[in-house]
Amino acid sequence: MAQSAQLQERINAFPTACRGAGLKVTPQRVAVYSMLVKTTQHPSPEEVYSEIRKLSPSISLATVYKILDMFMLKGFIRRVSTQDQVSRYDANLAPHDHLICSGCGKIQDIMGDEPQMRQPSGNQTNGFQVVSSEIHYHGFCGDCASVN
Amino acid sequence: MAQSAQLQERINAFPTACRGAGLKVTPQRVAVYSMLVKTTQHPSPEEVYSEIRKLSPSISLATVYKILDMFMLKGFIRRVSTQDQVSRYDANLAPHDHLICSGCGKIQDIMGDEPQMRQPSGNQTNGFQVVSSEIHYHGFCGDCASVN
DNA sequence: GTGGCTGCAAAGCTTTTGCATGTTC
DNA sequence: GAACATGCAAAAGCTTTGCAGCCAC
Repeated sequence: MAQSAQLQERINAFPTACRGAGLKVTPQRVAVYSMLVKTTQHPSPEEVYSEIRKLSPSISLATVYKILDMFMLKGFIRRVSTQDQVSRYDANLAPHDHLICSGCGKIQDIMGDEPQMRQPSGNQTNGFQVVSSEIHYHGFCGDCASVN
Repeated sequence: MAQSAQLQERINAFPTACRGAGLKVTPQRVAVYSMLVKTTQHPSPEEVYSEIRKLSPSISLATVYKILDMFMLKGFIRRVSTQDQVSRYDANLAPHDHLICSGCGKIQDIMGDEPQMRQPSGNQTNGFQVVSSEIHYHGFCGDCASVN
């Protein structure tokens, strides 16, 4: 599938991007980045940690936090807004929208029409300069809809 | 202004709504509800607490948390999604969109066109049933835009 | 009077910080 | 070899919980 080849390409480009940003390339950073690029979920630090621990049991949770912060600072990933108490991260930097399940809390990405085009309507913006936008759809995913 | 009369009406209706939901009406609950209805901000528990403390110094932070949870459960208020580490609450239950300032973190409400009408485009929804939606506009508010 | 609510204090999570050791370049 | 990253442990937030006393109904 073309999609996964594209992801692999981003992973291959990571060491160069990393050094370009003035960061050293370490196994821990490669592991965190690869995991975030590959998943369609929006994992929390704890989830990143336990996933990576399967392969590299010596990694520490504090390191995961430090790496995520650093990646945010360098613009490699971004934080997703959530209503619950944990941070969630996303390596998909293309503008896209979210389906948020009120049942299980899962967040699914969907591509928007032309999200760059959206502007707030009316004159209530008070000089606000829009840089980007995303739609949050709340509801129930396939699994949870069948239960409710 | 018609707007503030409408808010006052919601505050006046609160004791009845409260009892209707099987809750006792206490000064603390009235204070929390009034504060949330009146503000156009989206205060965190800590902010609710310190605001109410000015008038009723004996209220405790744990009580504020319990009241906010109970109000959520009863559908009087809702939690707003944020990227930072604190919960924020909103008593404005009408569908509306948000302007989120990347500079100062402030979240401003704006009314959408006809938000009920929005549906995710394409066929990537995988059986997801949309209940509601809101647009998050990211950018810089009037104050922060002039600095940047 | 009773059940539910409040306030206090303690505990539980998530996240951050400091520092010695280890790794990348 | 120097600068930076990691891992550990401790600390710092934010939030939840348990329980005795108090208040609304």
